[in-house]
Amino acid sequence: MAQANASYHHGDLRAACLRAARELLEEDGTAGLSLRAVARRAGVSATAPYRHYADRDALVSAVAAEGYAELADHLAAAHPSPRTPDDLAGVAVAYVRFALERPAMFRVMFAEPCDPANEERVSATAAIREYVRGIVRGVFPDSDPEALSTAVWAVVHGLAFLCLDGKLDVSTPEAVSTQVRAAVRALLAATPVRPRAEAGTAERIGA
Amino acid sequence: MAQANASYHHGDLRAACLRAARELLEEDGTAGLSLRAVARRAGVSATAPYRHYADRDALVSAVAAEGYAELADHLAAAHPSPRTPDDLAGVAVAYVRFALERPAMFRVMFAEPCDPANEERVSATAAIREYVRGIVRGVFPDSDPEALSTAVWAVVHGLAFLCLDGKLDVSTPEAVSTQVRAAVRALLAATPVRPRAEAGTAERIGA
DNA sequence: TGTACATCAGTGAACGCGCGTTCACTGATGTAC
DNA sequence: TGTACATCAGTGAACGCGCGTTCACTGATGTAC
Repeated sequence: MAQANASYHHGDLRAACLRAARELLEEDGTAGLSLRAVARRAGVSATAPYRHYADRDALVSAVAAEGYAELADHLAAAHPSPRTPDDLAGVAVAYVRFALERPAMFRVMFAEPCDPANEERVSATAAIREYVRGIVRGVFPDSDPEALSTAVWAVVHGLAFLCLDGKLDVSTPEAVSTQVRAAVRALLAATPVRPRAEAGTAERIGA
Repeated sequence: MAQANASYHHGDLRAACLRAARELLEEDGTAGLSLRAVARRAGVSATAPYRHYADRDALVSAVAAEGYAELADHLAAAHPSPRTPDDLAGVAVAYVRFALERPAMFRVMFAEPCDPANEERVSATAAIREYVRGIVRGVFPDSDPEALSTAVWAVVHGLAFLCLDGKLDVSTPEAVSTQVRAAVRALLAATPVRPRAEAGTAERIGA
């Protein structure tokens, strides 16, 4: 934002560092994300980033925070207000696609043991959690929204990691979509063997 | 296994390296796992491990493979043959506990972009997948076992990561157990708003 | 039982590397008068 | 409009570090005769 370029020495080194960090992340993975490499890519001396980030961790946290915000946008764009299980499945697909499109970023967001007290991260994940809870309330009005939204987040989150780790076929976007939808559908349709009523009455376990 | 100690120079450096690697992993996280540190801890020169591991990646893969095997044992121990949704929830709790007890190991197993062709890893994850499929077949005889077992694995896997990342209360084993069980139960009991039949006939979405 | 030899697990010096971080500095920008 | 000064973004040399990996080696173990 802002064409503040060419003002000051660099213009907007803070943003340039973030951009460089993200590029490095996708090119070389987490290991490639060093302050020095970021500075190099931003065309600036090795120590310049210290003007804007206290240390390496601060940079990484900033990248992660940006990722959270983008994930939230990405999901909201997938479906403005999901109302049916199929809508929900669509959001699940969007979540998994996000992870597959920015694998290293996604890993930084979720697969790094990181400062859980970082304010940006905490509020960003709270937003995602709230978003999921909103969907769950709409789609499953009779459920315990707290437990179910945790479960739903866990499903899509787990699917994302399984895809990232090559446990599912991710060769085409369609394959991903098909499998994610099938998984969500299977879960919502799952009928355990236990219920004594064989036909008709809607007895359910745990009720 | 085997008291092969004191034979040869070291006895069983291969195993000693693995042990050292796991200790370092839990103490210092993934970043602390270097070949040199492993050698140091095993009380051996920096280059000795090269007799047993081609390079750092080979060591890491060996650690991960060991982790997969232990996870399989851990799950099997939790419940020999789960038959009900509650049994399944118990296995889910075991999976999450495994992750919480060896967080760094779990991350190495699943949160590192790693060689997907490594034979040990491939066969180990296939075993886990098969185990989950077996449970699903028993508990949900009418389901599509492929889609549902993917979904079930995703749920527990996602719950494990959410716990690891501090998104759930993990202060006590009971809290973990309660939340995981609640999530699984909520998912299996989820009734979407859509079905037109308000009472009685067992219409289900997606059928 | 004893000697000669082959094997190979572990050594230790050395390489070049990129890293995070410090420090005193420079020089462009913005501000007060 | 012009000068003097304060600010502060970015510089560049330097530090000490641990890393992965190579190499020629040593010396204990196992084996053939």
